[in-house]
Amino acid sequence: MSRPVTIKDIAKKFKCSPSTVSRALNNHPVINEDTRRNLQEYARKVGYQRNQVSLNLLNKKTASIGVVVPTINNYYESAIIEGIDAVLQPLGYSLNICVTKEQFLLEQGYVEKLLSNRVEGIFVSVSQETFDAGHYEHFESVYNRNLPLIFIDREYEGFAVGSVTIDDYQGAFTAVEHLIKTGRRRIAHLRGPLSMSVAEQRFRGYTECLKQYGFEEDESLIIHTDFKVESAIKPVYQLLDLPNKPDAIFCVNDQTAIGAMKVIRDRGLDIPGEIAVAGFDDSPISGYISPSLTSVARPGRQLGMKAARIFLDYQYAEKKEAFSEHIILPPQLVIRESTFRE
Amino acid sequence: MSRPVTIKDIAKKFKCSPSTVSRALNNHPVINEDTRRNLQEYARKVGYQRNQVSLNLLNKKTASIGVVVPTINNYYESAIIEGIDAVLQPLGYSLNICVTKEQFLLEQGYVEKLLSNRVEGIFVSVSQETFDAGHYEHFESVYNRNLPLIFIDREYEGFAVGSVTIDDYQGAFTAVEHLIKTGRRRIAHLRGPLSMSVAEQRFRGYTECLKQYGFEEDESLIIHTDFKVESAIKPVYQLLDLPNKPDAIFCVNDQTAIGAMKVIRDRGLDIPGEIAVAGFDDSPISGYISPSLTSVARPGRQLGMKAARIFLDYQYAEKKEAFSEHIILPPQLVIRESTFRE
DNA sequence: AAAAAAATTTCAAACGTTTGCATTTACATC
DNA sequence: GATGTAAATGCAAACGTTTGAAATTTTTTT
Repeated sequence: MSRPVTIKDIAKKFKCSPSTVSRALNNHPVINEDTRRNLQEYARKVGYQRNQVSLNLLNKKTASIGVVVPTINNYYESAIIEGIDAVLQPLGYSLNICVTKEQFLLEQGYVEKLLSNRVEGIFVSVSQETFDAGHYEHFESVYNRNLPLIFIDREYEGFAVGSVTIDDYQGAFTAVEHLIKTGRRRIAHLRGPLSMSVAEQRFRGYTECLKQYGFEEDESLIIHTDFKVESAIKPVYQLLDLPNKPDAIFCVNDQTAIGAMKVIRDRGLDIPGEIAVAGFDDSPISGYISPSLTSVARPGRQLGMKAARIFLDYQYAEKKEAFSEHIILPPQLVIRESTFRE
Repeated sequence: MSRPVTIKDIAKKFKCSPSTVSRALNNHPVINEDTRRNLQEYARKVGYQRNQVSLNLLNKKTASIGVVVPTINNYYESAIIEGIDAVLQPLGYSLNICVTKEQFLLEQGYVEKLLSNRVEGIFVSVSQETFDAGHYEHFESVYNRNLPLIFIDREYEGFAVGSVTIDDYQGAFTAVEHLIKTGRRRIAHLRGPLSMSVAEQRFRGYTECLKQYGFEEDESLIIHTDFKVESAIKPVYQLLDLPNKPDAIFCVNDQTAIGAMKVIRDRGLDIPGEIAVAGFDDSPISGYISPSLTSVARPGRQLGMKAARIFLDYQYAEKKEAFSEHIILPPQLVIRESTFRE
């Protein structure tokens, strides 16, 4: 019903060939001035819309790129996408966003689908399941096609053209260093599940920093949590019950930091006076809670933009053999009230 | 370089016709068992990927839909998108997301582009500029094509197939009613710019509720802000300096509520004891600040899902003449500490 | 061995557009 | 009037796949 007008339709109407219509609409100089004007006018009148699908087939180009991410409804992830978009939309690319919900099978399916749709590049933040299982075979066909494949957020050394990640290790190190430099001596850590690389790297940043500054390792100060507020509650109560309780807590993310702060306040202890708290993510929350939370900011938007630029570099490069660019962005420590000390 | 393998390539290799290859790969029953197996095996070996672009042209279907939104990096907006995605991805649709940054020209361009790409439907949350100027002409061609056009978040009565919006008026009314029922008598309002329909509706909800409960209208209790934390600071100081100061503040969103709470605390007043505060949006922040903030939750994900279902209803309906479905979702008041009273 | 039936494969057109090359038309020159 | 030149238009192929109808091959029946 109400099939879009085609060039052929217009040609028939004007008793001329599709070639003429095509050239007229594209302002090809060889077309007679009158013909051109008439055809353009008529095309506008009947609401002609060039069929990009046919052009995609003809030119073997789609100007669309795939973005495969675990979730989209999250400040950091959506900042990444906005960054990619900010660079690529102005150049005419459209984004085909695929949400994997951390599921391997969905991820695999989306990659196939994107290939089938002949996207010109794929950005991927691999799902947790993929990372756990180490199954990266579904990216092989991407690589074999010589299609730009850029890992974002979570790196994979295998065969990507590029990757942009954030140095969680460095971020954690800096945060803990800040705590040390402001005089804390017993620094605890709310550690995320080590199966997740972010948690693992932040944990390493914590231990390495302590080591470099000559602190004893103290197992009792390392607490297992996941990334949720609630998972921090009980363990932090126990932490505060220690005979030799900590004077600072570095948390794997802002959520657990908030959980910790609740407990600390509940025990009547002062933040940052008696215990300092630092988080990770610099989520929108952290500036607004009271006391405001010192946190490590991950530059998601910047990450997305960098990733997009790697894509462009590759896409418009002369020789495409061993191109590969790996960028590690430094996170930024944002110091707020929760660790403040004169 | 490394051009994808086509059906023709395979046909040449096997000295048969493309038809046979196509049928073999699609398990068409008419194909000889051996031929089928051989071809499928070979196709897998050389990594054949069906070219969906050519199929899109052939079938005049793209299984892709456009989503035009002002921004994506925001809890509510991205929840909407996730909702759409949750319903449509499992059915094989892909989302073509266009970020307008509230700009009319970008929005217009994206709509053209989506039409050109022959998407099968368009979801749009119109940009502020479009709303202000009332320029909806760029949607006419969508409508004329009989293409499902669904307005989300911000309605337009003109010609959409459907719309899903949230009843901001009702949300505001409920929030103010809650304040009244918990005994507040002088309820102030931090009002957003009336040019924005959400602000306008929330303001109406506020005034109507007061009227229905027989309260006098008091201009001095209505404060102009935009949606930012800072914009609330100064006006709230003035508000608290009133001889007859308010015992509750209903804020146009959570950000301004947070600004208000900062000032109230700074003045040494107790929340909710002396002044109650309610916000709008139920952003992730609101549960974590202290005291936690009573707020009106907008069911973004649900909105997206409903919108997607309207699209499906229309797309697979028999007769498509005067189809049109307008849903208004009720927001949900989430009561927390900031308005609590025994 | 011929004819009929069944099984398998091929042909050709279609989707909408662009573009190099060929053809037609219009006009000027001798 | 014939010829040459320039301007405008048309032809046909291409992109990759599917599919009804036709053609071919194989198998069965007489």
